[in-house]
Amino acid sequence: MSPVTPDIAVPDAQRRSRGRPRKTADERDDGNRRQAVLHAAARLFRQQGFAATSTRDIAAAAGMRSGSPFYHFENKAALLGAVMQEGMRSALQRQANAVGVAVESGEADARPLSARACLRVLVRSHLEVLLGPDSDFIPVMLYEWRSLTEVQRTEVNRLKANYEAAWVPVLQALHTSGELQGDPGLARLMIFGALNWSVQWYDAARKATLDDLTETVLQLFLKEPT
Amino acid sequence: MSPVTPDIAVPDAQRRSRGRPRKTADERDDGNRRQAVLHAAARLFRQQGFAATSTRDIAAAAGMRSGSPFYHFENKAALLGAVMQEGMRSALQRQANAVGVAVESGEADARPLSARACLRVLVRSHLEVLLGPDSDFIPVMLYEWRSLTEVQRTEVNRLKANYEAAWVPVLQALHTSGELQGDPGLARLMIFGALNWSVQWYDAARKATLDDLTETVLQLFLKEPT
DNA sequence: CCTACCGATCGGTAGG
DNA sequence: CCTACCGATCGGTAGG
Repeated sequence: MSPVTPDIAVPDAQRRSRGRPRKTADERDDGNRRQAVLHAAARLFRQQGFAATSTRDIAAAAGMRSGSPFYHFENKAALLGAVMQEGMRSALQRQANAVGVAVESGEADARPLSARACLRVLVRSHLEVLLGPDSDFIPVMLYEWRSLTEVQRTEVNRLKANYEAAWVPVLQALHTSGELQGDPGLARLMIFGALNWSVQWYDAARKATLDDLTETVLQLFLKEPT
Repeated sequence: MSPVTPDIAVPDAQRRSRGRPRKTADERDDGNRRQAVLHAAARLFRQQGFAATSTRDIAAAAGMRSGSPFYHFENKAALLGAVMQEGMRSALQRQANAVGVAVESGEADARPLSARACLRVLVRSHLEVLLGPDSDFIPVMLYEWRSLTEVQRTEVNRLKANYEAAWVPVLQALHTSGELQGDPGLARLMIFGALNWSVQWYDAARKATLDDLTETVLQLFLKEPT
């Protein structure tokens, strides 16, 4: 141990001039420093995992010194919880929005959405959450679950249950019509698995678009209506 | 730092008598201490993740002192690589065995296995690898991939390619017959996703058996032959 | 939000 | 495979 060595990580952006750097207007006014920490944490947790990411990594990525994240979050665990809650909040909003838009356009020609069309909307929205822009939060939730405390799991589980609840009647209807074979509860888990796994192999620079993936998923899982 | 504090983790099994414990015949003769380290590492890496597991945790779980794992493995990263390689070796063996047995019984009544029956065998074997006894190794490979070095990834990828190769002609045949809709390459990724995700939710104490899951998977993904 | 720092823990090693 | 230890890093904090 070397008791005289101070922290030395100094972000480049803060070294352009000597002394305490001026903050730009963009950085100064509101509480968006907290957002910067949150987004940096989400990105690093996704790339390296929770345990392999130090709070110093996060501070540096947000352009701060090592102790500063603790001004915004009580501890590292709370930061992970905040990433997951923000991820679920945003996913729920995107889902509600997608379903809402689809229902409206359905009402326009006085024809209710088919269960198949509903599933298409849910799948497409889920793929955006997983693979679209700003998509670090939910993958962290999916793959760092074990790093949560029991209390945090309970909180996030409430949001997760909300998210999954939208799928249940759709899958039930498809099962009733014969378009979805097998127990709908297991089917939901399998479909989520197929989709969630895409974060391990999907490359945005690849040829397949999210629309391509959506259609493939429907082809794979659904039978012809009888 | 307290330079006088020695490592204090002392496994219970070594405290039954005073002084250096006698090893039982079971422990003494062969190199199964290496196996003990490997299995302890697999279990802990699966439960807690690679970065969150200390080599001291592993040593204690194997009934050793903190420095002893490094007698068997060069460093922590090599231990992770060994877990994954052992996992793939064992998975390949189980797959080859399952396919071999199925083909033999098919030849007995001079009828070649249908592609559907082939897929059933592959799915069932994969579920055993993921959820059966001694199933810590492959989940570690699936969910700790990012902790590998580039060199290690190349090695494990060779085994993984072998494993996946067995699926390709089967899925191709099912696609040709119309039983599997959508691009077979994407279908393979989706099926693996659906299966691999089961390690996140499957509870052996639950009602569903691996046979149940296998049938559900076939129902979900396959159409009637035309 | 930074400075300066602490106690704990970690991966790893020399020598037996 | 154990003993005894090292240097580095980590999460977190007091005080400003």
